[in-house]
Amino acid sequence: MVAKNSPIPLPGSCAACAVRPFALFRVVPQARVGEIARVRSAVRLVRANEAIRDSVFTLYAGWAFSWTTTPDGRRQILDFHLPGDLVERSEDGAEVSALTDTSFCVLAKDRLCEFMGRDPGLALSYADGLVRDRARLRERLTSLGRRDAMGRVAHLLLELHGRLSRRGGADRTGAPLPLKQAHLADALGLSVEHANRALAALRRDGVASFQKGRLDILDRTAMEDLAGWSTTPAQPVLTRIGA
Amino acid sequence: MVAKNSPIPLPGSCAACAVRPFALFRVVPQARVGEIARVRSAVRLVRANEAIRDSVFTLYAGWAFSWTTTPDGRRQILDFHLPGDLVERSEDGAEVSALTDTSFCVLAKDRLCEFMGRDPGLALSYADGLVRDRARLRERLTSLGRRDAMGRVAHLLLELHGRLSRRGGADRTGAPLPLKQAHLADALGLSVEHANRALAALRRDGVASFQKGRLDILDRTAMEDLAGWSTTPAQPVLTRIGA
DNA sequence: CGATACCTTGATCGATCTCAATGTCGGTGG
DNA sequence: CCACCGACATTGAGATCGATCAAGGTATCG
Repeated sequence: MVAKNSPIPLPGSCAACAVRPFALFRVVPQARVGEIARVRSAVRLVRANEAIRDSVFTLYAGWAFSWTTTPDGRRQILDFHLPGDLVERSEDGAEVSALTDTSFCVLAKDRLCEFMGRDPGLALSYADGLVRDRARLRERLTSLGRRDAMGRVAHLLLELHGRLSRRGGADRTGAPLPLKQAHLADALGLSVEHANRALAALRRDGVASFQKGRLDILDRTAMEDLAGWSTTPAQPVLTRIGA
Repeated sequence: MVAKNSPIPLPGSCAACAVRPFALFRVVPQARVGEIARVRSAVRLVRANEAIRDSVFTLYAGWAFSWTTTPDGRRQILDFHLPGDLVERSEDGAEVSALTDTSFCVLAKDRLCEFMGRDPGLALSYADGLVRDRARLRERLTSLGRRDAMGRVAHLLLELHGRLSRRGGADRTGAPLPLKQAHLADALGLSVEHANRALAALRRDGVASFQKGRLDILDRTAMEDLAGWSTTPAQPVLTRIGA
C-alpha cells in the first residue's frame, strides 16, 4: 500500500535489455530484436505482495514466486522467480505474486507461440528454461522428501545463491535475499517457527547467516554437506542451444 | 535375473507405433515418419529393477522411474514414467531404473536436436512434455510440503490413475499399478511402514485399495477430498500444439 | 521344504507442529 | 521527541505425526 518512491527500474528497449542474456530471448540475434518487441504486449510494475495476473511474462526487476494452497488453506511456494525468468501463470491452479516490487514485460501468448512456431531455436530456449525448472523442482522434492529442516534450509539458500551468482547478483560469500522466513517455511514445507529454529542453528554452528534480507555463507563446505549438495550442476541434455 | 518368457512387446515400426499418439513424435505427420526412424538409434529391453543407461529414450512398454539418493543413502523417487513418456537421464545426478520389464526406443541426442532445430512443432511437443513434468512435480511438491501421509498416498494414486486413464490403461474404478509399497514410500518421502499404514487406513475407510499391483478406487469423492485434488487438470498455456 | 521378497503390526523415539508469549525494529501520529 | 503500532523474528512447552527398530506374516519360486 505504501507508495514510497519506486526504485524499481522499468524495462526499456529490447535491444539494450540487461536481462536478455539470461532470458528466453537470449537466442534471438541482435539483428532481429524487432521481432521480440512485437511479442511484448505491455510493461508492468507490480508492488511487493500483490498478485500478478498476467499469464506469461519475463521478469525484469525484483523477485516473484509461484504458489498454491491446499484446501485447508496452507500455502506451498512452488518456485521463486528472478530477473530474466520466464513465468507462466495458471498452468495449473497456481498463483504468482510479487515478492518485492517488480517490473516485467508481458508477452502475448499467441504472438509468442507464433514466434516459437517459426523459430525452433526460440522453442528450444523455452524448453531449456523448462528443463531448468524441472531440475530445480526435483532438487526441492528431494529436500522435502528426504532432508531434515536444516538440510532443506541450507539447500534452498545455496540454490538461490547460485542462481543469483549466475546473474552477477551475488558474491562468493553472500547475497541479498529479499525473503521473509515465512517464504522459506512455505517453500520448504516447514512451520515458520521451525524454519526460524533451523536458521538459528545454522547461525549457531557458524554455517550461514540469513538476516535482514541478506545471506552470508560462513562455511560453504559445511553448508553443502548439510544440504546434501549435488556437485553436478544440472546439465540439460537436449537443449544445447547457443547460449 | 529371472528370465521368464518375456511378455514385453518390443517397439516395431514407427509408422504403426501404438504409443506415438501419446509420445513426443505425435506431432510428426504420418507422411514424415521416416524422419522419426532416423532418430531412433536402438531398441532396447531392460528387465525390472535394472538400471537404464541410455540418456534419451521413449518408453514403449512397461514402467520406469527416476530417482536420486541423498548422501546418507536414502532414496527419493522423482517421477514415474509410463509408456509414451520421453525420458532423459543425467539431466542431473538422477538415475533411471526399470520398474517392470520395459522396452523402449533409444533416441540419438544429436539427431533429435537436429530434428527439433528444424521442426519447431517437434520442439514445442518436447516443451509440452516438460510442462507436464513440471506440473506433476509441483503437485508432488505440494504433497510433500503440505499434505499428511494419507493425503500424499491418495494424491499419488489418483495421479497415476489419471495418467493411465488418458492412455486407456485404466477404467473409471481402478487400474493395474505395478508399484511396490517401497516405491510409494520413496516417492512420497515416507517410510515403508508408514506408507503401509496409510494404505491400510485408506482401505479401512473404504476410500481405496491398493493390493497385489492393483488399485481400486472405492470412493472417488472421499479420495479426491483427502488428496486435496485440484479439479483443474493442468493446462499448458504455451504449447497448444495439434494434439 | 526352505529361501526370498514383500507386506503387516506393535512399541518407542524424535523431529516438527501448534499454540502462546515475548522481543525487536521501523514507521507514524500526536 | 515520544508512545504506539504492525510486521516480523524469536523462544518455550506440549502435542503429534511419522521414523525407527523389531518381530511376524504371507506368498511365490526353486
